[in-house]
Amino acid sequence: MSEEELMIKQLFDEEKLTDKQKQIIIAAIESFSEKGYSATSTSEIAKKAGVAEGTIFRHYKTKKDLLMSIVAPLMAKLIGPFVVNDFNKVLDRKYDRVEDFLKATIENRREVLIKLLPVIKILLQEIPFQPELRELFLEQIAKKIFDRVSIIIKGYQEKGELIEMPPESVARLAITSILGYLISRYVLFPDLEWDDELETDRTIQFIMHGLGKKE
Amino acid sequence: MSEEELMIKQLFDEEKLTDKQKQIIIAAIESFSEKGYSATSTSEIAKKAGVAEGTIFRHYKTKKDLLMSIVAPLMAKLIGPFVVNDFNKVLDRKYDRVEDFLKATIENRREVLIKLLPVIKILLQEIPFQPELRELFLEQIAKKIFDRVSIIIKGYQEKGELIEMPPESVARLAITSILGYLISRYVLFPDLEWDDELETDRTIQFIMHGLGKKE
Amino acid sequence: MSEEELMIKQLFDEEKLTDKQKQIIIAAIESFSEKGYSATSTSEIAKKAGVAEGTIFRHYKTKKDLLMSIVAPLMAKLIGPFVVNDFNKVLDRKYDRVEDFLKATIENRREVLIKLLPVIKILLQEIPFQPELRELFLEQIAKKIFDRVSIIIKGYQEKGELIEMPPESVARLAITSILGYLISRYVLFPDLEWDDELETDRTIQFIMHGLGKKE
Amino acid sequence: MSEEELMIKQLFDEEKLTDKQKQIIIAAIESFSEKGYSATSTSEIAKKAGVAEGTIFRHYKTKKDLLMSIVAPLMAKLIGPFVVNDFNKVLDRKYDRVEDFLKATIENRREVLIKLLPVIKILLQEIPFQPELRELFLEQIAKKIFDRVSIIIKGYQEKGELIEMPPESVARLAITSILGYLISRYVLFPDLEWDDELETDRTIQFIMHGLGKKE
DNA sequence: CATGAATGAGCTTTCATTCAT
DNA sequence: GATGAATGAAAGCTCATTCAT
Repeated sequence: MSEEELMIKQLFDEEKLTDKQKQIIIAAIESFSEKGYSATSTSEIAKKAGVAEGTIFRHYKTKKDLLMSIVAPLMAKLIGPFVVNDFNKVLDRKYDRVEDFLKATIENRREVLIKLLPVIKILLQEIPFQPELRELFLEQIAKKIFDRVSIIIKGYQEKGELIEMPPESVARLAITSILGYLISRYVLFPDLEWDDELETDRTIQFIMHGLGKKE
Repeated sequence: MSEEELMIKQLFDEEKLTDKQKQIIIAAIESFSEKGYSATSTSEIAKKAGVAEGTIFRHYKTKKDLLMSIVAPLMAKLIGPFVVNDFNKVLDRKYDRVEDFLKATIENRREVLIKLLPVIKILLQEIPFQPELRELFLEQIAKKIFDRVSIIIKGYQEKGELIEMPPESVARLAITSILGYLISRYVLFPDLEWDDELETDRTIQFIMHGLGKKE
Repeated sequence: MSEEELMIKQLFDEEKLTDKQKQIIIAAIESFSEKGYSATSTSEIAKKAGVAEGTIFRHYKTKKDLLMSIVAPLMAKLIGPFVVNDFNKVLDRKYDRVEDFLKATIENRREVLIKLLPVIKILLQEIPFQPELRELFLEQIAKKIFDRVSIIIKGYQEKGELIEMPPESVARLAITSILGYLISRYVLFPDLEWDDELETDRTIQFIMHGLGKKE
Repeated sequence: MSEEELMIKQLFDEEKLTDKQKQIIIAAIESFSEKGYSATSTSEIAKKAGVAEGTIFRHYKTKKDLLMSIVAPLMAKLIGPFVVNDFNKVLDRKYDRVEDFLKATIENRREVLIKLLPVIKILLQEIPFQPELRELFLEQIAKKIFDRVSIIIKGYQEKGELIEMPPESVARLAITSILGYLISRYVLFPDLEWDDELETDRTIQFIMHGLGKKE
């Protein structure tokens, strides 16, 4: 329970949720991420949450509403680090080298990501099917992160630290590499043994220097 | 119709499908990839396919059966290129440089991938929720491809063309980069304008040399 | 608001209603008469009345209770004119001619009827389905009115003003004609243009002389 | 069963209904007319009809659909007599006197009306709440009947058989008198003892000559 | 008094599946 | 082989009502 309580706190810290609401959210996250949104029934959520089915609909008008209220705060969390002054340090040249910036970013976010993993899974799963979610994600999240990252990329490019390539391509390549690592690590093969620090380093190294042999 | 006919041919070439079966498959692929497996009803498929509801169940015992019969041949197709002698050319040192190999592979497969994209989408969506699918994928596909790719990687490593790093890490990084590109290109932002050849080159360049500035 | 306030006053003058109660009553009348008793939810009434759902049930034990408490006073109002000494004037031969009596009655009651129309609509709608209501209506209202009217009819018959026919038949014919007029006027075709005085006269003329051409 | 079978035949003679459909219709008519449309549940109808609940929705997309498919043919039946050549006899002066026409009409239709009474009850009950029904009724039925009746009225007025009064008023008065009789007889007080022929005559007499004493 | 969260039975509707034709 | 009517379980959701605050 403390695990989930933490997740709830991470996601809904500012909002005031009743106990029942928390239980519903936790149960919904668990079921959605295990079986998918469509394949999860509200009665199942109710049972798992230990509340009456009607209670769910008192708090969330529809099942989709419940999905949204789970996934929307996640998006806020996801842009969070890119908009708050955490990132200003980067812009303030705190991190001279891209490597250090990348490592700090990944390390800094790893814990949050792990905790929010089930919700992230839900988000990724449902984006293709929920147009509202998709739009929200593209316009509110992807665009904002992208803009921020582009600025940073341009900064490093000007410093001669990064290859000359349109920032959007650079961003795409870097972001998908990181996500590819995280998805492999935590979604696809969580059961394998991973040396997290080593793999993080390898991913960063890859992003910076590619796979070509340095002679 | 010719589009879908092609897809069907791609996937089920060896098997003999009646017209009705083809229509069912096409309708199912369309609906599954648009709304997801769970959110698609068999009656909807029947209507779209122009057959009676019962007809679906004559050919496919259950709805899941239908899913499997769509997605299983895809897997065969996906390993195909890695197991048939196409690849032996690589091993036969036909492609001296990794770049050429990567480019040839992507180009060679791009058309097939595009055509099979809806089915791939279905596969990716359902893998987390269908244990049978997951197992099938991991053991039959991922493992086989991985083994093959590892051999190739080792070959290039021995030639001094690739960095010294465990082949599994190399494979992960390369594959996620390519998939990241394809997913960005065809799933997430299909509506953006893409210079496909250029972006392919950039992806390959990235895989080979990373993002670090060459001095 | 003053419209509804008036209706409330008309119906519940003697009783003491809190503000909340009034709002509930008004909201209930509006919804019941618009969508029917069964098709109206208590939560809807609560929302329209601007009170909490629980508040309704503090004042009215059940939903049916609410219906009854709306419709019962209406019945009292409906017999009212026939039992109080208003009517004695008729018996006291104040109105020599039936026509005058009918006209006075209709005119006298028209305003009240219009104001209470929504409640009357509810009563008429629910009588077939609520046995208690039906019984209440038949025994308390219909019978009493009928008795009173019969006396009056007999009076006029003795005076030779009315045809010789069992009073119950006379009553039925007269009452349905008047109700038919009022229902046509206010329920079925309220949007048509009506010359109220003229149609009232025609209705009375019809009751008295029928449709046959006088030669 | 034969009673209901007859009703079904009366209403749906031209259409082809399966046995299950008939059972559903019969059960729905029974329940709707007893408890009202809103207060009747589809599960109740299913149980009474001896079919699965799903079966209802295979034939009728929604509950309202079921209502409509019951009530729409009734309307056709109701205009029927006024548009078919039954009525031409009247226009052909077959009935010299209005009385005879009225009597023939009532007698002629009484049986049908009695048989269709439950459906008529449903129609009357739901017209105020179902805008589609209301519109259908007003435009398709009321208007058509009214037009027909107006012609007939004018005919008799020209013959000097009827009072000079706008045909719409004449129609209203006559129709509400007849309906008032039928509703009193069959809906409000079906349990009283009625001498049907006598009351029919009285109603007609009333329509023709009113309640005023002939001297 | 008033509230509104909570309930669980019941609502309309959809579902995957069966089977007689 | 193909149909589509029939099923009944289960879906999402609403309901009247209760009760701790």
